[in-house]
Amino acid sequence: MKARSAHTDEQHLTEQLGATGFRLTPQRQQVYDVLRHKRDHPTAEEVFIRAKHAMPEISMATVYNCLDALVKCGMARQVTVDRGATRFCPNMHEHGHCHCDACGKIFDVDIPQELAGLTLPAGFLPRHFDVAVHGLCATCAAKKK
Amino acid sequence: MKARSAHTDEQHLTEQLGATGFRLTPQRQQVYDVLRHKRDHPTAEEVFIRAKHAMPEISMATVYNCLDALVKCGMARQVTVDRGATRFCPNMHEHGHCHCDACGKIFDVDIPQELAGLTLPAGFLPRHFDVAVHGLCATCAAKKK
DNA sequence: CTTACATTTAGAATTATTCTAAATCTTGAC
DNA sequence: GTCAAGATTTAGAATAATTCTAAATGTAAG
Repeated sequence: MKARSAHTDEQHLTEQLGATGFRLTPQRQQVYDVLRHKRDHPTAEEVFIRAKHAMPEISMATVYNCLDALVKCGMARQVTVDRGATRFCPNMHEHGHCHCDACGKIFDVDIPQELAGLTLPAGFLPRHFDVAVHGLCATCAAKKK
Repeated sequence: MKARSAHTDEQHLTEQLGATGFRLTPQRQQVYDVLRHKRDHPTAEEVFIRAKHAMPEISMATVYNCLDALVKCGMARQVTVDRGATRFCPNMHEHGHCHCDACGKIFDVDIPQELAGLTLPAGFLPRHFDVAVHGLCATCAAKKK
């Protein structure tokens, strides 16, 4: 956390944004600072509230735009990747889901025992594993070539 | 799929609902039938539209109620478990998340190599693994005793 | 049959997110 | 430097998904 100077960090952010066709703006910098400052997985609204302290004129739409830019350029992640409607299935067997990002199809996949090999926080009592694999299905992968 | 008769299925549904304090109602039966009939992970709205064919008076609120009852009694699952706001984090290292269902805290966890051992659909090109573990954190697990 | 409680219904309310259009800022060509 | 082109921000409207509310209906137990 202290090896990299603020200057280098800003440079890295600029590079990453630039590589994806975005500019570094004070708002994007601010939103990124909020994410880095307290790593507690804030919602867009929480980011908005925190960013407002340092930058009172910032708007919610800008926070969404900035988060979007940060996610696209690889500087941040969305924790629950699926925006949009929750989906349901009657398959109660422990399983995960494969989403094709191109056509939206969803496939069930078995979750192997090895998942239990995850190192959970001390004392954490797991009750359900939710595994989603995002990528391209065979059909769409072929089309992209 | 054909070993179990419709009668036994209905019985199972009744039992599961009953065990959680719910009744079997025509609407719940219908919603469950929709889920079982075409296993394509429909959204609540899609369930609504399909259920309406057999039961034109059913309302959206009832579909939500029924899905809720089915999920609670263990006859269906929500694929994207988190209703509510998407969350963000600046940790770009491949990792998953542990959610405490009681207090809502979120912890980062490493994803072991073994996850690659998942058997994906033929030809599926994975780009990102999204792993969420739901359960109770040490503090909340202790309180529940 | 009647009381208590569960369930359903339509529609309003809420929440999260995206869109729109106007204003502002940047960058690069001159 | 000046200016046009395009990117970005802004406020607020619009949309989408979900939850809530209150009234009507259904059901089980006494």
